[in-house]
Amino acid sequence: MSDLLSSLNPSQQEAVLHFEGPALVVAGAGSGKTRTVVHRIAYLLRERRVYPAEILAVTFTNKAAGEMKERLEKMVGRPARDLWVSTFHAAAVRILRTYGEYVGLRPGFVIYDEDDQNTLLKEVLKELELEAKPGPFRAMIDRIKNRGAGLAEYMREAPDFIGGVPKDAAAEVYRKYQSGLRMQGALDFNDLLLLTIELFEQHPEVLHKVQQRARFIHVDEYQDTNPVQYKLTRLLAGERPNLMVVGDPDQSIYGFRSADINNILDFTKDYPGARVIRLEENYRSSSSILRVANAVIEKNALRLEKVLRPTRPGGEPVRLYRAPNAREEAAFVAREIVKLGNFQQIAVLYRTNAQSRLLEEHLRRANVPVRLVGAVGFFERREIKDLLAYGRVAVNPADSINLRRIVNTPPRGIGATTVSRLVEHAQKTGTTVFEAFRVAEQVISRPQQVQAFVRLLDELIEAAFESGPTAFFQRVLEQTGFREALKQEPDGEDRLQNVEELLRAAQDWEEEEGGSLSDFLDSVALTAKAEEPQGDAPAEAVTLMTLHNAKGLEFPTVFLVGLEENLLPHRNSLHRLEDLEEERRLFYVGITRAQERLYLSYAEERETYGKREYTRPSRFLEDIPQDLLKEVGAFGDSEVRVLPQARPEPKPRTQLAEFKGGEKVRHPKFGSGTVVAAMGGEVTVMFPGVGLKRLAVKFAGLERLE
DNA sequence: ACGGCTTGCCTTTTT
DNA sequence: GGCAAGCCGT
Repeated sequence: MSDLLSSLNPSQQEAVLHFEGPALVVAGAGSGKTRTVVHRIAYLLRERRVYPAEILAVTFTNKAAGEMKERLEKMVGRPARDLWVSTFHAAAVRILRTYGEYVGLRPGFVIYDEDDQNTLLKEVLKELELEAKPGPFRAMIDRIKNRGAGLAEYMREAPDFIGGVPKDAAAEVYRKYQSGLRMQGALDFNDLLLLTIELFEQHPEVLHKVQQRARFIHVDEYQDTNPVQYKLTRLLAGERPNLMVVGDPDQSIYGFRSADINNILDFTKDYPGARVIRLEENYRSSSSILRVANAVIEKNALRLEKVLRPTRPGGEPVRLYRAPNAREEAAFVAREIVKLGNFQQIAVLYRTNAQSRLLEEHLRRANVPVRLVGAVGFFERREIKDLLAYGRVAVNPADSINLRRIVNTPPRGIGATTVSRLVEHAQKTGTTVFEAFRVAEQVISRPQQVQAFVRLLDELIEAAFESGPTAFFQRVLEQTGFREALKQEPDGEDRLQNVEELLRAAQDWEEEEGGSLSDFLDSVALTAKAEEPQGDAPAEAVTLMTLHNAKGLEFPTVFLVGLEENLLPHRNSLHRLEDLEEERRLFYVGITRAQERLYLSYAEERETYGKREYTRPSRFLEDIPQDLLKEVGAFGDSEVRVLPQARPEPKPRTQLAEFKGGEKVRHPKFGSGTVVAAMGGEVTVMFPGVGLKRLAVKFAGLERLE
């Protein structure tokens, strides 16, 4: 037993030794959270004689689940394989694949992704003769389902118009969307959880069975659970909850997905008698980095006090670089990275995916290998989606969304007119589109192509039963001329590469997990973009990703770029305090990813949609005491003066003395102007020929003129 | 039926 | 500035 505890601090030990009853582990960034949970599970197995098949651990991503399982296997060996470690959604799929029929699910149900949702919504909108885009309706549907509130409740508070359509009509869109899903034997992502709850509520005996499999429950990243996940947890935990939740309210960054930070803040009310354990010692970051992190997060008003204590020495100062524009910012990042080397130890983090382009460009130009996480999903590429659609239809021929996707891919002479005639027939006779295809000779005059297509599908349906995913996709490729057709297209070679990559991914999956085509499709649907196969990515590469994707990770060196108003905090989050504070948490998450070296940067000019915009530095930078930052020039710590591009060091800062209206000032970029107003750390200055500018005194580098 | 072109929209973040 | 959807011409 000592080896389970000896390497842990007293709070971590307390968590590991906790046995029955509810417990909340408030675990600050880098405080050894995963380690603690892993040790706790090992402790349950070894010392408390709990069976592995009685333990459930819910993680935020499949990747996190995989890593936890791996660590457990190292620690306790074989029994780890019987542990249930998964995300909420993967757990729900497993439950529904077993018991789904109790709530009217067909065994071959498919999971619709965002794309499929949009396609279905477009059909619904057309049917209702509404001229609108699917986007807002998908947002509405997700909102309704993430809260688990139901349509009626949502409608009570909904705005009068949704997506430019009166809300009564929007409600009809919702209903039609739902019945569309049901008719096709499809579920969207959120349905997975909702239907599991329905199953548990209507069939207590099923809940009871699952509870046997989950006598000890762990929920990681509890601060990011939404009301539906909260309810599911409650149901599973039951009357005598052996529930340990782990999280950090300061890292709650999924409010947009209806994650409710109150779930973690109210845990002790929801589960009376819960033990509260705080992990506040940080083992990850140098104390200079940690001081910056603490300074930032303590500015949040809606927050429980908590300070992360450093265990590591000071280290290098946190650097700040002000770039004249986004290009220069990217060039700076690339230059510094070349100087640093050790690419796999470096991450560049940003708020929006769009920011990755410039960075990637400059890094590649500097011959730095790049691993771009999560931007364009592998499984979202058109050719991959097409192939997967064959699988979905073979598993569930009622899926007409995917059927229509493949009907003429590759082109086989079945055009739009033909399809719409057959779809109409299906609607009239109340059958599936595939059934209409079967009786094509009754509907259209030249049914040969359609009939050939039906024969192909029948073969594939059979193949889906008999073979695993790899063999299935190979068969599709052989029988459809998919490869040949792809080669004709622009970037055909690249796309073909992707196809080969899919085959490889399927093969890997069969070796590791194993299972049917349907299982493989589930696993694809549940895999986040950020966890996808990286095929060509070299081992030694710099990681580029959004702040959201960086949660839970750590890197010796981190670049946090684009620290500008309207980007971080994002322009859509400026108006409500909750949103603004979530942005600040996002910044905090970014800072706390860094172990040894942290660079912050912003650009004074940036193109958005190809339009040039002047920016202001992020207000979050003002949260950091100046003595914790070291401002660096375009070439890093050592000033380079000879190169013509080298910008002169900014003028010695004007002390933070207040400016007054009427004073003349000079700005390095805008020239001289007159102060119009000054408030807080901001001044508004009129620059002749440029216009009114609002500037942060701290960063504007204003010089007072006499 | 299909390919090439224009247009319009986009960017918050994702299991 | 890019990308997908929709238009138009063949």
